[in-house]
Amino acid sequence: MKYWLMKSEPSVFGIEDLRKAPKKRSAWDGVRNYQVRNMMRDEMRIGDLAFFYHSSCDEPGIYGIIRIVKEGYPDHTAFDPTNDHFDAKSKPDNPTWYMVDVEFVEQFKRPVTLDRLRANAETLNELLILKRGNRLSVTPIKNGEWQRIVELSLQ
DNA sequence: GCCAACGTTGGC
DNA sequence: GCCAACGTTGGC
Repeated sequence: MKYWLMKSEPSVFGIEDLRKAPKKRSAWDGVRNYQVRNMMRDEMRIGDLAFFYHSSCDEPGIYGIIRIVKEGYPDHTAFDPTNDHFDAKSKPDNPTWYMVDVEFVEQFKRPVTLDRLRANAETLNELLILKRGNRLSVTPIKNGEWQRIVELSLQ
């Protein structure tokens, strides 16, 4: 099983939205970046866990845990001209973009904010989210980093 | 295939 | 709103 970190702007879709969704599940749609597409299409597996990271908000950070419940399949929002994420080059018979389905697992009582992540940089030195200029909305998380961040969420 | 221009992301 | 960083686009 692998661990991931998945970013979203809470003003668009936050962990509260997932918790309130039917069956606490949702498609993770709208990804339009090839590296992230490849991870979602080729590497994410059912049962993988991911941190839910809130970006572009008052307190950026990790707010909880979600689980992959459906592996990569074509992102149909790319086919819909009325959708914000419409992309004419993606065709149903040869889709460019893929998504996965995720399920709410838990919301941290105490979020692990970006400040706290940085304050623990010695133990989280590989964390891609801390690296300047990182723009990937999905990044892999190492086992040790996962355990450490879960500990931080309990402190 | 190069690379400048442009667009987007995301913290501040 | 600013700006650094980086992905994408498109002319050549």
